[in-house]
Amino acid sequence: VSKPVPSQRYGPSLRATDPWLRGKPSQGKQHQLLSEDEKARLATLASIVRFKKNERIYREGESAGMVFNIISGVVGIYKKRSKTDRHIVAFLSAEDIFGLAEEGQYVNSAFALNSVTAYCLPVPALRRLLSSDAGLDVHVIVKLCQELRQAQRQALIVVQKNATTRLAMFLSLQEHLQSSRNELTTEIYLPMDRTAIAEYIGLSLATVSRAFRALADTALISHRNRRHIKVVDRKAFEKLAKFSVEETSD
Amino acid sequence: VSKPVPSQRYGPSLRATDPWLRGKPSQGKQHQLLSEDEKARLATLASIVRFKKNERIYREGESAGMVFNIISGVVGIYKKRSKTDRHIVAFLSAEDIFGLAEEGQYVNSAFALNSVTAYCLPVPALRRLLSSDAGLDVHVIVKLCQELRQAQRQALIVVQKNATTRLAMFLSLQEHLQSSRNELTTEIYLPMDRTAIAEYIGLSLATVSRAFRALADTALISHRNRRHIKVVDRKAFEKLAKFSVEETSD
DNA sequence: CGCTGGCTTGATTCTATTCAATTTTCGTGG
DNA sequence: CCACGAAAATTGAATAGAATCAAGCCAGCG
Repeated sequence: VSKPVPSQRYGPSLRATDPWLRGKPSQGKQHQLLSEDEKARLATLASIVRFKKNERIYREGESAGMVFNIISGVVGIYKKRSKTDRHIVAFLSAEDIFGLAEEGQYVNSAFALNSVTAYCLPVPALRRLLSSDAGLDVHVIVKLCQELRQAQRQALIVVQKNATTRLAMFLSLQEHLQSSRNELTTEIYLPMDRTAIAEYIGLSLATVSRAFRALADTALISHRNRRHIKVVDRKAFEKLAKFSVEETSD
Repeated sequence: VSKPVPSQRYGPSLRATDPWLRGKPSQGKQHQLLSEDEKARLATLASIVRFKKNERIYREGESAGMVFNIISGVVGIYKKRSKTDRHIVAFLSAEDIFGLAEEGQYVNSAFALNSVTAYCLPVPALRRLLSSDAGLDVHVIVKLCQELRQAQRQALIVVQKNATTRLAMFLSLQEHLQSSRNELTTEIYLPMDRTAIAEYIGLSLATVSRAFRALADTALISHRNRRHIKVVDRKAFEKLAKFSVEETSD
């Protein structure tokens, strides 16, 4: 099984679905936002950095000098609540950006879930480039819209009261992301462990485990592996994992 | 008591704190992002619309032709989960923007929590303007960063397991927003009712009520009114409502 | 002054958490 | 290639806390 791989890339890269439907429907697929020229210009600012599994990339409160653009691997953005308790705010992967700041400091911490390679762009230079290039920033806007939406989706998951629903929504989200990246969706691949899932959807590890069991027991999903999930009963799964419901009349 | 009011405004307006600290620390205060010139240019595209309390502004799935920029009032962005159950994703007020879309359709619904006045900008014209004006879009980016952060903060609240903590964090968030708008913060003003709070922080109405009681009983807050809260025990309140904790060592 | 809708409160039920004991998986070195 | 150990995940039993449902209360308003 050969895993689909990002297209040829010669510099920083952003992919997103167009929020304002320019031409024909994009079927939820993402497309490259940056032209070769734009990539090239960004590339002059960028250096490449690598992080190994579980390595911290930056820490909340640190001076935010860099913005990152992922080439490969998965990054977790998190917030610490207490010594033992943290909440994962987002999982990001290839062609996502992270490292945004508030008042010059990172607002979250970031760590690598597995081996990560990324472009690393110094903020001042980036800022200069952005304000001098009209086309470029629209693309960045579009990308940010995407991530904004993502954050709202997480909140939607996490607000669910039923654990099994939460997990189903999470799985559905992963599947959706996979498909928008043009990867195979016969199976859902989970790049993170159960603990990370728990920290993301806001349940205890034990409950996540039980929720997986519940989904399997009711034959909505099957797993050949802890990280490879297959949706068996698509209909029931979708019903459970649905992010919203068509508003009827009023 | 005269309520602070947005500065003179002759057109669409965006306020935010600078995410990349250009000059001196801004103390969390927001500033106007748009120049008079930019406002003027946007104004040529904009028309003004009004909505009354509880009026729906748009519905999820509708074709997204307009972006809105609030002049006054409070708007709730929500997602319906079932006939009876909805989740409020965000509360937005003056100088916020909303109406962003995915593939040409609104992803959420929007309603007015009270009387709302807003600029209404047709997407195609806005889009044209954005891609031809280098400075303008940086500002929009900055504003979107802000809202992205906001969404993540909501997720942080909603993931909390303790009801009282959730409410305290919500109150703290409101207070913070108020102060960043340069309004008085001797009291926290809640522009929404308990039901809306419940729908935002993901608790039942009853639990929200009990959480208010718990905060009052332990003398962390007092309320002269259901919508006017005062923090009494600042220290304990902050401790409970803290959004994150300084990471110690590793 | 009474009505109405928003809010509070109580009693019960249900579900996730916690803590602990196993089991499974995976990476490492023999 | 197998065996071992450590880490991750599952499972069970007991507990705690929020949801639910229903009854009453209060504030604001005609």
